[in-house]
Amino acid sequence: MTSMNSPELGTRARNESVILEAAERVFASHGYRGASVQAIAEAAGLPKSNVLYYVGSKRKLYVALLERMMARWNAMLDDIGEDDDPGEVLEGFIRSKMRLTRQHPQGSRLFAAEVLQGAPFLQEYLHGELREWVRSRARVFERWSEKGLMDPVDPVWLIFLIWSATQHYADFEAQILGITDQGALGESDYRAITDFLCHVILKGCGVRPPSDVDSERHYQDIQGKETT
Amino acid sequence: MTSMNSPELGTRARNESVILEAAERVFASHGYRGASVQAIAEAAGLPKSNVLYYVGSKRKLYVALLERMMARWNAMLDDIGEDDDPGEVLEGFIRSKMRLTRQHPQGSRLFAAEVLQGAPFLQEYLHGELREWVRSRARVFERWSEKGLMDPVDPVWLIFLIWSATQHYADFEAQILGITDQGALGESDYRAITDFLCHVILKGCGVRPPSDVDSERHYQDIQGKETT
DNA sequence: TGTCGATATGACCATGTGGTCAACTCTGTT
DNA sequence: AACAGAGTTGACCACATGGTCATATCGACA
Repeated sequence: MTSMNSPELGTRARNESVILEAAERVFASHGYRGASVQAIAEAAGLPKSNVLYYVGSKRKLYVALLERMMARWNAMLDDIGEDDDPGEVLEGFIRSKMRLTRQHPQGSRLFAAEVLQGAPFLQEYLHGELREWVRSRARVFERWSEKGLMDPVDPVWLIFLIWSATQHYADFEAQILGITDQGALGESDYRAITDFLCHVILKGCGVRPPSDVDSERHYQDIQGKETT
Repeated sequence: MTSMNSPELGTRARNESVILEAAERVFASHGYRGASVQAIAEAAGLPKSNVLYYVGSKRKLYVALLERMMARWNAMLDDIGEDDDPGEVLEGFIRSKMRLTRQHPQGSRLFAAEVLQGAPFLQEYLHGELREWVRSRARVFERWSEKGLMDPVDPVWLIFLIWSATQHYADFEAQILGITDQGALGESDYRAITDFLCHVILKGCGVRPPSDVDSERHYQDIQGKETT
């Protein structure tokens, strides 16, 4: 009865992985309705029947992808307290989010497409886990404002600002490449963008940057960049 | 030969308008592939044949919508020079973009969906008009930096930051409503968000806010009720 | 009344859709 | 060699898709 499950799990895991990657690309660019199982199968280099054999149905495949992306997202969210340094926390958040967007641009676009169509599959997540996460952050930001550690800006809008700014570079890559006339955004672009965002957002809400030597270097990176 | 063309142009204009509005909603939430003519027809309250009679084909309808959105966008873009006040220009840009997003959320989402799938219909626009617009702005921003009127931030990233931050409130409305637990974003929300963005972005790149009487009046006009 | 062009729409078509199924191969175990 | 179960796949189904077309209705004008 094949008590050794590595071989068949091997094939299964391998094929599922191929399918997930392909599906992420197709769903990301065409949304749920616009993506066809046939297109996903072709992107994965497998017959349609084989894809359905592994994933069961288009819907299950889509949900699996969303869950994988939410898991990545949750793994990124570390906890903070009001005694932490605002500059470190904000900069850490920006850099984490930017790294996530950089490492999983397709997943990021998938998420964007899902929300664009009204988040039919993510209502629960948005109204549950994510809402609580945002609210707890917001409370800490408010305490910082009261302590005079940052300007009295609305913490929820601040979180959305960081969100949108970082998300943008994955979702609107076509626009950015078209306008900057590049073929792709390189590692140095991402570094420069990240430093830029840290500079503007921290300064913009009156947060003192993490005062180590690093931040000085970061700022000079911004001016030094010529990669556009 | 019905030299009076108002009556039949009347019906045509009226129906085309209904169809465009319906199509904008459907395309915005499902993308080009995911939208079906049938769904558009139902949203418009017309038989499918009638829709095709007016718009010719799904593709023509989609292109017409993109062009309408680009026209709105272009109408917003006023010209600037290096002698203008940075604060006024930046704040004006943020407020214009925010107003556009507010007034045409569906069009904004349509644009987002198009860019998400790699901008297949907008390549030309992105590489042409829009690129030139961004570059000319960037040059002015750079002169301002040299004059010490603002921090030496990369002007292109700054434009994208404003873009993303304003676009976000239309494109990700579902997410925002889910997290803030509201039914819809009201006029006061938009005012608060706009003021917040002006504050953070101008301060963030070291631009002195417009401080003359005019902009003070402007500020009160827009704010009207409560500051963030 | 009859004519004419714009408007309206159901019937229809070729193709694409998600999904099922039976038949097949492959691989490890007895 | 025989078996079992995972993996594989083409044929197939009911239905949706974008688009065409013939036909029917409408409103203005003669």
